[in-house]
Amino acid sequence: MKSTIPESGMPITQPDRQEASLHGEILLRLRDYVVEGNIPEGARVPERQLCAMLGISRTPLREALKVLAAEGLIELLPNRGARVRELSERDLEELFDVMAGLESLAGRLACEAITDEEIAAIERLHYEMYGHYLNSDMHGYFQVNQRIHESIVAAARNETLRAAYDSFAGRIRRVRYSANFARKRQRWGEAMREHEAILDALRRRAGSELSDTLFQHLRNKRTAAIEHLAAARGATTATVAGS
Amino acid sequence: MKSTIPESGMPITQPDRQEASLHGEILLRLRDYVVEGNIPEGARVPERQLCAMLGISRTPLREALKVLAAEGLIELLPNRGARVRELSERDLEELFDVMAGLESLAGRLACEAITDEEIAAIERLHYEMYGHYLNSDMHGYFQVNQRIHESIVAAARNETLRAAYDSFAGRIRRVRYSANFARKRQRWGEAMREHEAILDALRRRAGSELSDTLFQHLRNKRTAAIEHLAAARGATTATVAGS
DNA sequence: AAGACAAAAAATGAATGCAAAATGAGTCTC
DNA sequence: GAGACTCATTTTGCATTCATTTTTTGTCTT
Repeated sequence: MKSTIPESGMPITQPDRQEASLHGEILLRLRDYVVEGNIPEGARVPERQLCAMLGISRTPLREALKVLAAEGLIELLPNRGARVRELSERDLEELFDVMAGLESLAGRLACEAITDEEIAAIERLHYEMYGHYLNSDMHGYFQVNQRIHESIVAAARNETLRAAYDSFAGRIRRVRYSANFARKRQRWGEAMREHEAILDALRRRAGSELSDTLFQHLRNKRTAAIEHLAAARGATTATVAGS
Repeated sequence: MKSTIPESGMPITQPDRQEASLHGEILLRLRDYVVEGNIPEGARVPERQLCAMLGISRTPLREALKVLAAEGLIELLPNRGARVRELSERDLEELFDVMAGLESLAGRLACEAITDEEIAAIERLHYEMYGHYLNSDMHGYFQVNQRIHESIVAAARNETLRAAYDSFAGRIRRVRYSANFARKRQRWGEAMREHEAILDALRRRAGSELSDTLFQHLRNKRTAAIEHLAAARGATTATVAGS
């Protein structure tokens, strides 16, 4: 049994992370594999090839593919196999808006339950992020920024919300990998100010206000991201067309 | 190699949702079957029995079960089969809050794109609902109420949001079937007033305000629903315990 | 008689097999 | 020479089969 698993493309990460069953393990690995952008957009992914790569039979793989399709990461064309779902500009706009709505909700709920310690932790993250901003450390800034938003979602004390948030985040993350969201200096400064407003509303536990501020903040992010991505795609398209 | 990209613009994914394939058909039927509450909470659902009922083999059924599990309708215990997911009081609170967040978002987005005709249609629904309210027609009221909220979600012009909304609505609907949400007269009147406020904000395209009003409206709904359900469950538990 | 152990029965998880549809190549026609 | 048609190959969808795990049942011991 164990010896039937050959050296596949991806190493067996952990015996049981949470899903002891094979299809669960496959699901986690495949999801990561797709989210990390290892398969080009719209590319056809033959089942056999994935089976060989993962060292399993088609049954659990197909089960995992069905789930990923339900999650919106891939799409299954009848009798034509699985493709990585292409995200149009409109899809991205929609996804960003939903994410904004979820975070806006998270902020509102967080105000009802967040502790002073949690707020203090977020404040520390905020100052850490400010340091990265001053140093023009985009990567560090981005990471801490992510942690702040995750902290807010965590403070909402709503596992259902967190799961949905993670799911949508995964759908966007795949794009983030391809197009690195280099941010304009000006927008960066605005973002910092917005973060201060967020922190302020959070301190006062002003749920409605925080909800609003968070939504606007993410809306601005959306605009910047979409613009950047459109430019990147335009360039890519031009290159392809020119070749 | 040259034309490996057939229709990269937009594959044929809309026309046939998933009814063509067997597993898609099974998925739709099973989802309805579970959502409508045909299987008691926490009940074990033998695969064989379902296969016999649906007249198929286990393979497509298991694929559908995996998807339903991912949607949160059922849970799959390793080596112990599928069970209809039991929703704790906390789960319901979380679900209601997420629904409130999504509708709140829908209202905000709707203000950006809704047409006068759509608003007029919602106003008509509102007055129709008011009639049901005056006639104490709970069922009619409930249905029209649902249509109003769906109209707002539709007006948001965000398919991703709509899909998420439908998914979460399905998870709650199963409970709605078991426990009929008889509403207290007083709360009913409050709900009508809230609806008027919603309509008012919508007319003025006041996004932030509508977002806030919708959230509060659904929060109040949540409280009423949870209380009612807790009472119903308490009664059921008592009956079971007494028998 | 009650509890524990063991074997049989059933159910689940995964692999394999088979039919139908799609893809691709080769040939034929115009 | 280009396009269309036909047939072989590949791939997908589903059913069936095989191997574990769980559950049940029956017996034995205390």
